[in-house]
Amino acid sequence: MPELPEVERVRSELEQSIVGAAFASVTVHRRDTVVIPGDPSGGFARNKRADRPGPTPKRLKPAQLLTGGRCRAVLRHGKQLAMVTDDDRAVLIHLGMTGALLRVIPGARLSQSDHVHVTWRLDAAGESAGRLVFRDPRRFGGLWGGLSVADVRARWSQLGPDALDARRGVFESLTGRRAIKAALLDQRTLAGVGNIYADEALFRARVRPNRSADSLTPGECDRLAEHVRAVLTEAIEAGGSTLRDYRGSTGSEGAAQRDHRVYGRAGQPCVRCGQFLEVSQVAQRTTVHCPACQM
DNA sequence: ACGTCTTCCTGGGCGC
DNA sequence: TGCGCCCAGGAAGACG
Repeated sequence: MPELPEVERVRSELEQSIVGAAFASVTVHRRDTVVIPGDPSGGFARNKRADRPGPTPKRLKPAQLLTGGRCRAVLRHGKQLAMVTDDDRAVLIHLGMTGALLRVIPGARLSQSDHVHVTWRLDAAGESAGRLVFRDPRRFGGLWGGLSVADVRARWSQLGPDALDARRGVFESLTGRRAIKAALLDQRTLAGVGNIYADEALFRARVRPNRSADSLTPGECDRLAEHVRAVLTEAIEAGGSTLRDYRGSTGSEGAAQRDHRVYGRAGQPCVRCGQFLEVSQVAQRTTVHCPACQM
């Protein structure tokens, strides 16, 4: 389940492996995972009401998915990724819950059951350099093609600052009575915090998840910003070491999960005070907190 | 205008 | 063992 730390890991791995390579061709296996701005038939129609059938899909141009370009950079803001070419084209990627961008070695076979929705063939120094695939079993993720780097920047400017740069001011300026956890999960407040790290940061900052967002003291805002940065930074570091040790899906859970102090620990004793952790629903999300030491 | 609820999807875990 | 239920998650749009 990629949150910011996992997305950052994907970004840094891709940076190592595809910058400098050319996108030789692209195959879209599932059209509805790709959005072309301006094309109303673009993906995510499935998010709309079932009684509103989308128009006939238009033809997707390979150039809108970087074909013919050379990868210049892989960028991240919050949980979103962008692959950028030398000629300033860009594809924006959201991994959703189960999305992955994988390098596939030459000759490897992938079937429909692998849930691969987009495949790029890569060339490096004029020779085949294998493939890059977008895989997403649950299809909460997707790609936005046909963008420029400026388009990506414009989209990202609609979001809050990257959560690694969280500062107290973000929380001090919150108005309204929704729960602080709802505000944390809102990507317009801060980009990159998901359910797991929202609970972890609130626990460490000793703030109850259902506290009204406008009720935090300056001290609490300060602690919350500090701990948002800390939980994410530690998870990035843990993810890095996990990857070296194990690789693959089981490894990615190991080290990071051991560090969770509340997430997934409902009913177990608080690591700080021993009180049993409680589970509840806040902002329609499963939430775990300590009733004794989170105020 | 603002906050909350529903919807999209599938694998896995649980209970019967 | 097997079947079916329900849950997890992010974000947009509908609804209150």
